[in-house]
Amino acid sequence: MAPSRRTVLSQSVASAEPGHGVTLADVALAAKVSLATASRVFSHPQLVRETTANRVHEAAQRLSFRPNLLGAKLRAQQTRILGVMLPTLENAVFAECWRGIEESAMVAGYSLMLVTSGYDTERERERIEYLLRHRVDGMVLTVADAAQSLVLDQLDKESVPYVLAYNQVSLPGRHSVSVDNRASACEGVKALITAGHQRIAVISGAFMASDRARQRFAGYEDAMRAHDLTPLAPVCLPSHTASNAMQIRELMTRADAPTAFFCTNDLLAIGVISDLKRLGRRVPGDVSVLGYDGIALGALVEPPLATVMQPNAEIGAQAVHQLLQRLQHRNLNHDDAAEGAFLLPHMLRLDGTVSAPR
Amino acid sequence: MAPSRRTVLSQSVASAEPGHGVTLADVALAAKVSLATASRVFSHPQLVRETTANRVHEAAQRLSFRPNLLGAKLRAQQTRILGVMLPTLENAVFAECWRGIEESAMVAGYSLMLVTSGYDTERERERIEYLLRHRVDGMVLTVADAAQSLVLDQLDKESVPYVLAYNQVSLPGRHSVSVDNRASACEGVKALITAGHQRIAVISGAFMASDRARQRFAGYEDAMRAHDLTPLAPVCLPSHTASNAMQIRELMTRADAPTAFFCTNDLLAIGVISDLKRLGRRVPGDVSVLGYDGIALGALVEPPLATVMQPNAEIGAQAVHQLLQRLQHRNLNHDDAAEGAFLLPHMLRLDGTVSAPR
DNA sequence: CTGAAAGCGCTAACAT
DNA sequence: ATGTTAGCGCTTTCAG
Repeated sequence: MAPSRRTVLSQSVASAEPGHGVTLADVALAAKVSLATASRVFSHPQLVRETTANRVHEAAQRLSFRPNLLGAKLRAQQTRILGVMLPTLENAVFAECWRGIEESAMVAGYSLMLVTSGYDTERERERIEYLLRHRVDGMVLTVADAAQSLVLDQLDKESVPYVLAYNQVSLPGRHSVSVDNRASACEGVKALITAGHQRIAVISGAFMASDRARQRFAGYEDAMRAHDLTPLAPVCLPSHTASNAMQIRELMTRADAPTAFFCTNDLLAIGVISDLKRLGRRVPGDVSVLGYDGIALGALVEPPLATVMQPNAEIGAQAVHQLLQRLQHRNLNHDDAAEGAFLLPHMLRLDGTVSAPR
Repeated sequence: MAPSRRTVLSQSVASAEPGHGVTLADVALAAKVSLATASRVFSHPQLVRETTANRVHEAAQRLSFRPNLLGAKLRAQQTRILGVMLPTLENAVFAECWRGIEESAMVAGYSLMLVTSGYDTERERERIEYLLRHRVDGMVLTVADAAQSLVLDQLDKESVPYVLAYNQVSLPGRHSVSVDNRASACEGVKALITAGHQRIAVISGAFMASDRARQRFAGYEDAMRAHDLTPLAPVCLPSHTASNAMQIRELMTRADAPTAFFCTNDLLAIGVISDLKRLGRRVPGDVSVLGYDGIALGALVEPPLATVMQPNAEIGAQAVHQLLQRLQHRNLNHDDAAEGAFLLPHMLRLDGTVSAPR
């Protein structure tokens, strides 16, 4: 049998491959303290005399000690890893949200594991399982439809703490951070009506795959009805491909063509604007377009995209915050019957692609 | 002292909190095999008789056993975790790249840990340290400037395998996956020249913070010189904020105003197009704009953004692939003196915002 | 305030 | 083919 690697190390390495392979035991040896004391210096500094602590720190420095988080995580009952599942990062909404998540988690000393589901429920299952195997302490996620999500049912059953981002739930057991999708959409559409529009069409993504899209549509209906206008059926576009132009064209060539579009997300809105331009319509001269999300890019284009703005980074940050709070309470065996849906304020940006109808 | 949790578990839990807390030892006990055999069923199935394996699988199923990857990772010398550091996800280039990274890593059975540096070298250091503490087996990253990057020096010193994405290196020791920044930029600018442009300005982001921006500028110079045209000094915009409009305006009001702009990334290009529109210039009627990156959004706007397209997802996928290969070789003690820069083909998209000068 | 020792869940020799 | 055993690096009682 080979001699103890430990011994070999403490004799020879010291400065060869810094950090790699140097364990707390090496540090303890070098500082002439026990492993326990060395550990305490990092985890509970107040429990150790300052001079001793200094010796340990010095030795750690000298050996380029880098704690192996895996060891700590395995030992502790909690990993201090949070799982994050987002539909995609290619929609800037979620990329902005990630920024908030990452920042909050880092300052709180939590690690992150990110997966994307691509709006695919089968992949959602796989990815959640993956996160669970890593023993994440909790999760921040956005699912297609929070009301009937198999993964949420599973997480509930296994009592894995999680907080939804963007999904807005009403059930008492589930927690979410979002804007008020319905009310904000209603407000946006009301602004269109106030500007003089009466025939307003809704363009949505895969309608049945997104609870938010439906909630926003409901907000549209609210606004229309509040003004005694007849809501139109939503136009659902599976993706932002060329084929969309046809549906838009069909709509625009009707005698009662809409004078304004409400798109349930900004990417869709940008696509619709392009489609309209290709049909020779000017935005907002001939037709107004209102988006939803408030991605940074919307302010970059000309004219700026009118939209219902969500505080994306803050949604992420707040979701982490709430999750961490739940983890705390859980540890204290507090029954956290806290309120379900945490609502953040939205804002309207109405210049740019919205004006009075011709 | 409480009785062994193990014993308690195997007597009572079984179906309470599935997965959570059920260990391989529980499964082994239930299947009446040793811990080692149970382990082998999952890691080296060919080493165990089929009937035994079935018993174990059955028990695992019944107890809702979920392997704790932390245990495995700690034990193995490799964690099968890859670290990923990208500047930001809010530029779709990197979000698209992440898709490629995630897919490749998942099929290879590797876990990921993502951090963003925000183009900030100090944060780069922190985040790398964070990844290192998690004992990632290797890294895929994009740094501000590969030629003088402290983190790369550190990774080299600690011999942590990594592959750069987007950064294009020439040094023998460093590996990268990218397009040929200089050649592709040259090609794009040549297309502008072929279209009839002679006064072509370059708009760049923080020039000194991005080696790619400089390489692309060099490509511009190559193209200009090849046609006996005088390259102009680059216009560096620190960010895509409103203040940019002023610099563009200054440029456009000169007698020898450029007839075309080459922007070193698509986001910048979209901002510049908006600035030009606000100045009353039409794109591409009055002035042409060529971007660089090929983000999906560029094809969505009208007119479509002319650009030098990189295969973003494939850059990510290929970077993971290369990294995994290096990890293999390393394990076999192969000296991997493989070539440094792996170049992927680029493409030009020239319709839309580029046309002949007036 | 510090040390000794027992694991966290899993895998890999080494022996049957 | 299967069992026994010794850890991976760390934290944390429990004793001094």
